[in-house]
Amino acid sequence: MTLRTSNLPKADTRASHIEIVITDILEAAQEEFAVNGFAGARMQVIADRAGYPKANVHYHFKNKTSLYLAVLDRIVTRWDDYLNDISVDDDPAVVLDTFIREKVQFSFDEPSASRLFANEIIHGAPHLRKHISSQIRPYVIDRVAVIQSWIDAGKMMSVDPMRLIFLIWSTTQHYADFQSQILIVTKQKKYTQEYRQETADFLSKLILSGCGLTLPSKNNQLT
Amino acid sequence: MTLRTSNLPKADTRASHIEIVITDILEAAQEEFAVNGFAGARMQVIADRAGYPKANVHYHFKNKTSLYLAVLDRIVTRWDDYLNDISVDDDPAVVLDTFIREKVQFSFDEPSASRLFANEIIHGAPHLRKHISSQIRPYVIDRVAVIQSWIDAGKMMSVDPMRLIFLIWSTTQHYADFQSQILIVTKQKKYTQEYRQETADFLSKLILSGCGLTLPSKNNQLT
DNA sequence: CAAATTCTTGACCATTTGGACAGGTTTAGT
DNA sequence: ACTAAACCTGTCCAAATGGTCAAGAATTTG
Repeated sequence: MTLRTSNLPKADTRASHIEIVITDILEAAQEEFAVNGFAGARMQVIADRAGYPKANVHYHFKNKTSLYLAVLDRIVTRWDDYLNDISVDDDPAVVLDTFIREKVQFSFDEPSASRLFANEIIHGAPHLRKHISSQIRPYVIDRVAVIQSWIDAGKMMSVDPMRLIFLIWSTTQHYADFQSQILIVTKQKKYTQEYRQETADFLSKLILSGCGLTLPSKNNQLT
Repeated sequence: MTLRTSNLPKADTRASHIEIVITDILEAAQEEFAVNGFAGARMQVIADRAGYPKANVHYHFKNKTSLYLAVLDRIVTRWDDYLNDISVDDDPAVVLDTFIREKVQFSFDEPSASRLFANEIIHGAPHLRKHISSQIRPYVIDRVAVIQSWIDAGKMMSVDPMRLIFLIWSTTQHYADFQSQILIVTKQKKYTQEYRQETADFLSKLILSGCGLTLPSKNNQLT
């Protein structure tokens, strides 16, 4: 099971052998932690899923906690990439629409990341307190200011900006976190592409409408 | 630590001694399961919190799983009490407003119940599959039909009824499930009565507005 | 090419934890 | 009051699981 390493020059193309191993472990761990929570996750299962003996996992990660933190950090980092900037001059409708659609898409594309995150928060965010107050909070405060300025400029109805952000978070993440319930209620095996699309449209439409906004005229899908 | 049992007549007023014990255990268990999940919960902690030796817990509940199921069942039952009936003739605005406010209130009043439920769903609802398809699904389908009839009657904007229900669930439960995050972001120690009230108002207003609804004249200084 | 370093792994261990159990105590029935 | 049933609890145990370790393989370095 030795990967093609013997006949490679010196430094691998991009991902050295070890990086592959670590990524394998992290991905397996993310899935396992998302499904069973920290306490319920089993190192043996993670190792099996990643395709390495358990001792190897412990070689790369000191212990269960450090592995969990690494997974969390990876998710949070990828998450941050989504944080696009917005400004007072932007059109509220367009910005919110984009934001909502990006969020749902993330939920549909990476449900296990969303679930792991949700799990951490539900259990009191013991490992994310710092990140929330140092990263998320400033981010929220920043967006709140912009939204408030839109309201002051009469560009949109007066709604509490922070709660609006919470609302967008909750409604979008719901499709990942409560996937099992939704699939049962809607009698689906899995989300279809159509269902995703309609969901994004629904959320965007209802929330924008709730803010007294409508997207600038566009009869077609794309513009 | 024997409770006042010796000098009691025969049958207790209402709750027999055992019922008290069982309730104590169930409440302790709900808290522990909500905070640590099924796998993370410790029977010893539950017993301590309830104020009885661990063996006593095992006397009343066969094992950890059966205790967990009992807790879940208790939550679900209390939950069902909230399921008031609605009819085609009701005013959509009033019904939705009431529904939303009841839901948020439940989240604020019994966050651990909401979190335990959320946890179960996130982990794939292994113990609630049956309940979801036999209880929740019919309930949803029923409400969907009513909402659809409102739409057909032109009483409200055309929005997908089922997704509207999901949206209400997600936004209201969010305040319980993601409490830790919200408290950090808003820099609060706990939800104040004022914050709860404003949250209910916000959600009702935005969602109704998103459906093209407004509450019947009630000297609200909105808009 | 040899030494040193890094990585891999099977076998093993310490601890935690759900749960069993037997003996004791209280309650209910007659 | 006496007996049987229900209830309580201190003590013990087997299984599960995170983590260790030393020896071996691969890779890098001098």
